[in-house]
Amino acid sequence: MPHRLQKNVRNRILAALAAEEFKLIIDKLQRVELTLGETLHRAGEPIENVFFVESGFISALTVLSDGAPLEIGLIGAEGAAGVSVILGATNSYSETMCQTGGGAYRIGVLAFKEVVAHAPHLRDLLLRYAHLFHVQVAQTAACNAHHDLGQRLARWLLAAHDRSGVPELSLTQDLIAVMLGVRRSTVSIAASTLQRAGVIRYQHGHITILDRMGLENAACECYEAVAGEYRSLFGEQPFESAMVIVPAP
Amino acid sequence: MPHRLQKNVRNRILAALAAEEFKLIIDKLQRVELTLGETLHRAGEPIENVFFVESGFISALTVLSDGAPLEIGLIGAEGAAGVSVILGATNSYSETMCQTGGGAYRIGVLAFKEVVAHAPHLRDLLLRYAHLFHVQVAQTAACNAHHDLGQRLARWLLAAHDRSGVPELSLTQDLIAVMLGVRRSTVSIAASTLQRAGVIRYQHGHITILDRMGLENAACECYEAVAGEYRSLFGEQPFESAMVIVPAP
DNA sequence: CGTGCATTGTACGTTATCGAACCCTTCCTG
DNA sequence: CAGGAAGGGTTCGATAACGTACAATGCACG
Repeated sequence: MPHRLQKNVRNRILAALAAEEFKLIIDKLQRVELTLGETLHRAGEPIENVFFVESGFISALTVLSDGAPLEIGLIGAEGAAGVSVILGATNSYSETMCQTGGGAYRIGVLAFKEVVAHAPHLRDLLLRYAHLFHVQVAQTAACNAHHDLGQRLARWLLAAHDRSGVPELSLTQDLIAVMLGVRRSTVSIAASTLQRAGVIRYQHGHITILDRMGLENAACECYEAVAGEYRSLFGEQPFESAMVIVPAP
Repeated sequence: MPHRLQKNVRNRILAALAAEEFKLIIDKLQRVELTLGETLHRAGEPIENVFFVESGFISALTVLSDGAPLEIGLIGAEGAAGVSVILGATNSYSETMCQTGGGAYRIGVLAFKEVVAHAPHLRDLLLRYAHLFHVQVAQTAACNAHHDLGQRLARWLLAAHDRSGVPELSLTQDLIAVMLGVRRSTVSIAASTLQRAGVIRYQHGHITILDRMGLENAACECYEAVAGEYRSLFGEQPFESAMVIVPAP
């Protein structure tokens, strides 16, 4: 039987806890709103909080020495940002920032470690999630080397759709270009191709996914490879994405 | 005081253990020789053994659906292959294979988990190593997207040098091309540039690092970024690489 | 000691993306 | 409602790597 507050929690890790462990952590969690562009962790600096995502999604970015950021992974309600503290990390190796606006439960690192020490199931889930995130990053490494932007863009949109749960995303091509580490004009070309195919619709910072199946066909295998790993932890519906088909106007 | 057998162990994780924990694991370890090209784990299949590397190095590879393998990380005597089992993984997401010939201590997964459950320091070290490997993979993801082959080749040679400990490596350009996910002819061009600069010498499957500093200058920041993380766990000398300068003939 | 194969060097047309610029459209704001 | 800024489409020469082919070289083995 779940804890009485647990039914309102959308985070998959928190939702999966038994009532006894949920009770241990819920009082330590602080609900926070994440604004667009808000940075949760800075590369090289101490991790002060762990964020269990409730809605929206968070990008983990590596910042190269020329200042160019590049996304290595996405975190949504299936996971948490800052979990590397349970592996013994004290400082963040990456920049994590919210790309969408959204909500999260925040917990200070000390309290987090204290809770985890007494909640073996939570600990197991977090370790397992850390592994899944690692798999996501590894697939991205291969993807960045082998697949062209058309496939990578489709993959990214699918991942973003999964984690946001809504078919319309407020994202500029400029932002997506930064995430994927390419020129905006290159994104524009790839996005135009998808738009002409009727798969997505672009309109001034708003992108609507019209045909999810079409997007899956346009994406490289990397999307499915990672999604399959997530299913192994969270079951058949690891994400919130609905199979919404919006008819073209 | 270390265990009496511990002084012969080159693996950094095993060597760092207190005698009591070392005693728990040493009887379960089987010394094995790794032959060139030997596969330790196959993508998608159960992880049956964990390998604590003693000499040589191991590549972790993602295999894309077109059959093209692509290296995501290197494992040497500073780490172990198969550590993701402590994160709860049962199957390997990557292919791990020995590129050099070398030695390792092998332990079955069940025995490994049993030992880890009773050796908190070992567990902490392994978790920390899993994190370091994650950082390495994340940096590779960014590197694959942003840096040209000249820089990536230099970075790879440095990492291989670190982990092998000897300035001469038995590696064909063909093999390196597979690791880096590019054509062999592209490797040949980049390697020729390094050779003309007097940084390395190539001769029929044998590559000699002549000028380590020169190689570091030719490499992208990604080498140093990862090496710095490793130093945070293992101290100032995380690898066995000597600063050998072999004069040109 | 010579032959054969593995390894490396090189060439060339093709493709994807870079890097930078310019213009048009849409939305926001005063 | 008008002006301006933000976002998006497009162009173009430059570059890195592809994909493929072939020649040259050095080592192993008979």
